[in-house]
Amino acid sequence: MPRPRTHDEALRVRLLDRAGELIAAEGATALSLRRLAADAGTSTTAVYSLFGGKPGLVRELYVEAFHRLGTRLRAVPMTGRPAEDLVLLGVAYRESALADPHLYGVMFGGAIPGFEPDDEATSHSRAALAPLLEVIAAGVETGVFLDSGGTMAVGCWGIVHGLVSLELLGNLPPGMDVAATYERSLRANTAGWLNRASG
Amino acid sequence: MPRPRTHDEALRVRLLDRAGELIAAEGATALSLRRLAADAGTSTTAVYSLFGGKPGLVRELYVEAFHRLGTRLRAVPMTGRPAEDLVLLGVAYRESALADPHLYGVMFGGAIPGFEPDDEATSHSRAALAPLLEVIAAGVETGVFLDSGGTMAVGCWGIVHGLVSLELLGNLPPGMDVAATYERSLRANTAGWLNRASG
DNA sequence: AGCGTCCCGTGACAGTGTTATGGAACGCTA
DNA sequence: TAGCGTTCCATAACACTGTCACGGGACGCT
Repeated sequence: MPRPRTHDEALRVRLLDRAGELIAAEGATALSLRRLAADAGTSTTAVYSLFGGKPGLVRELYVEAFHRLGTRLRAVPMTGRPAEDLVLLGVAYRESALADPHLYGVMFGGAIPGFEPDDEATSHSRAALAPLLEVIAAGVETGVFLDSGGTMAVGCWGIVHGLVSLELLGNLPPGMDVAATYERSLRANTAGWLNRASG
Repeated sequence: MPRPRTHDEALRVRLLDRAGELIAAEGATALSLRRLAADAGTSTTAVYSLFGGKPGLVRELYVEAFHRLGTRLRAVPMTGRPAEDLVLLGVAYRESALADPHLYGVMFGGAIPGFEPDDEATSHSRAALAPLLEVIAAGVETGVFLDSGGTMAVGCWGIVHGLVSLELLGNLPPGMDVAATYERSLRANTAGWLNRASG
């Protein structure tokens, strides 16, 4: 009779927590299975039993990171004015990325070479962006925005993701007021989607 | 008497060419010094003599990639209408990235773990984006755009880079018309920077 | 011709992810 | 309770990586 799988849940969360700490503190390259296992008081094969390998471990961090992002975005208080809410969501998106820059690299930067998110993992990523879609849908509904077939969501996600990526990778000129520039850019982009026939 | 350094220039370009081929064909993780040296008919120490190590080699690819990007952007025929030219530059930017996706990862994605561009290398990156700054400056000059202190350039670079990054990393929903969505988003973003008091 | 320097091939070291082997702990059945 | 079957994970090896000490041979200059 096959004995049911009773994975050591405590060890599992200990590995995940420590992996997150290592990435947060020293970046994705500092996450080595040997070091991780030693810190967690186990050996590398435990990672293979619990996660199937390093990519499997990273996958858990990936969905966890998107879960946190989604929570932060859903926690943003909405004003009911779509153009304003869109900017608020963008600011919260940046703050979420800055709160854990290396995790953002895991989500979007391809920071871990062997890791590619599967379809089930990417569905988590899109779920985290649901508040963005809702605000846009509300704006289109009330005639504030002009959109066609989800184009606007991609454009808004693009500018938010682009500016955050440039900032995190140090590509923005030093000394600039990133927060102000960021918000100003978001407002301009939002303005471009306004329906100027109404209002 | 110290003999002048006579680096093997042929070997140097052979290594760089092959490194570019490897990255283009199989991604940044496929670029190993041993394989590169074997393909070029030399040994790994040659890379250390010529480039100082793997990061030094990647640095050359980095500036080369930005050189190509700059060349493509400068080759875009300008119409003289800033709002239109801005979109044209954005489209050329995307085409340049799609022409060699893995090189784009070297430029912005942090695809090679040990590599961080130094100040001199990042100056090359900003030089490649000069056409963008020129178009914006021309638009501000003629009163078409409303900008303050380079904010608009960052915003435009952000959306372009963000959409290209999302596309290259497979984060956009499958089956969508990326080219059309991309151009539509660029037009909307540009519209947000227009000076509505004039014109 | 000879000297001094530099280029780079050989080989080693420490690190990585991965996996075959095997022992020990555990759940279930008899 | 004894024993079986399975699962978990510790040990150790393999192939691979970037890096560097060593040293031979080629080269430019006097």
